[in-house]
Amino acid sequence: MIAKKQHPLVESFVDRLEAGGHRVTGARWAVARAVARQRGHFAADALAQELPGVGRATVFRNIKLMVEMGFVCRVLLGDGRLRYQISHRGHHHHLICSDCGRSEDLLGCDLDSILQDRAADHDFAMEGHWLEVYGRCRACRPQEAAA
Amino acid sequence: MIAKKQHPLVESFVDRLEAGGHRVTGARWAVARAVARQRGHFAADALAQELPGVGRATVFRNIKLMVEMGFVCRVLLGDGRLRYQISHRGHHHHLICSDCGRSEDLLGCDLDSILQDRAADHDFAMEGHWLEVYGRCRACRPQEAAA
DNA sequence: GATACTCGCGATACCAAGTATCATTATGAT
DNA sequence: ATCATAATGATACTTGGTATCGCGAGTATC
Ligand SMILES: [Mn+2]
Ligand SMILES: [Mn+2]
Ligand SMILES: [Zn+2]
Ligand SMILES: [Zn+2]
Repeated sequence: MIAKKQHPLVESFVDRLEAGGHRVTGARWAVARAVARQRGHFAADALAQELPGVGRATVFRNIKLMVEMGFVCRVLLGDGRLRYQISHRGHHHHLICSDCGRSEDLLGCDLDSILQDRAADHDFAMEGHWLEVYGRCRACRPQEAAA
Repeated sequence: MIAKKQHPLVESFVDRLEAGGHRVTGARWAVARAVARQRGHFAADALAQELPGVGRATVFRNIKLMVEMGFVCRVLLGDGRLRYQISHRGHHHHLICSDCGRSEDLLGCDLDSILQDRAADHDFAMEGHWLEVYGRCRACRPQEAAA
């Protein structure tokens, strides 16, 4: 534990590692710090390139771990590619701009009961869902003419 | 046009090819027939293996074409893998069983206005959305005890 | 039916994202 | 300090898909 002041994400991750009986390794500090400094979504390979001292497989392994722990979430882009992003823990969705590609969190999903019902009509017991919303963010929209 | 009676999907696809100025090739008949005989979702590579006479790239190209034309849709599995499936044309979603892996169409999506509103709260102009619902189908559920 | 124009094909190589293997090393417990 | 082993990093492999390009099969015109 190189105690220096760290980004909260890094500290929480390390806490969770310790709590879960995982080892707190140099590679894990490095990956967590690299994730913490990302703005918006990122590809695992790109992150690996930012960390020449850490093996590629290790980067993938630890991103996966951070996803499982809820620190990072997956973002499905409109073209089918998958990205990672720092997660607001808990269930949420993404507003993904088809223009600039940025993804914004859509917190407070209230679809569960609606979907639960639709699924029940098909005699299907819903356990979860995955939703991404595509469109254009404010910045990428031509000035809206006053109505 | 080797006019023999064909599966409706194959005939519609050929019609759309002609209407769109695309050539009706042997490979396209073969891919369309192979798609038509799939039950549930399938991987593009698996389809290619069923068609030893057709090049792999051609199988991918034509599945893509069928997706663009709306004859085939993509299904995102719970583990992140992507599959293809014959599509009920038009916007719809999938009920995917985490147990047997089968996917059932959930027609008549009425989420648009709800999502439109949520997105608007974030100053985001929604243009589309992607939703998959996970759970357990009837067959994969332990007998429900009478309440 | 023959001609010509060109789209689409298949072979191949390539790419992107991720996983399996395994000898070596660093971590954390004692 | 010692030790057991979880984790790493190098490497190879897998899966899913795309770029290239010479060649052959579709289609339109005659
Ligand atoms: Mn998120
Ligand atoms: Mn479908
Ligand atoms: Zn934007
Ligand atoms: Zn099932």
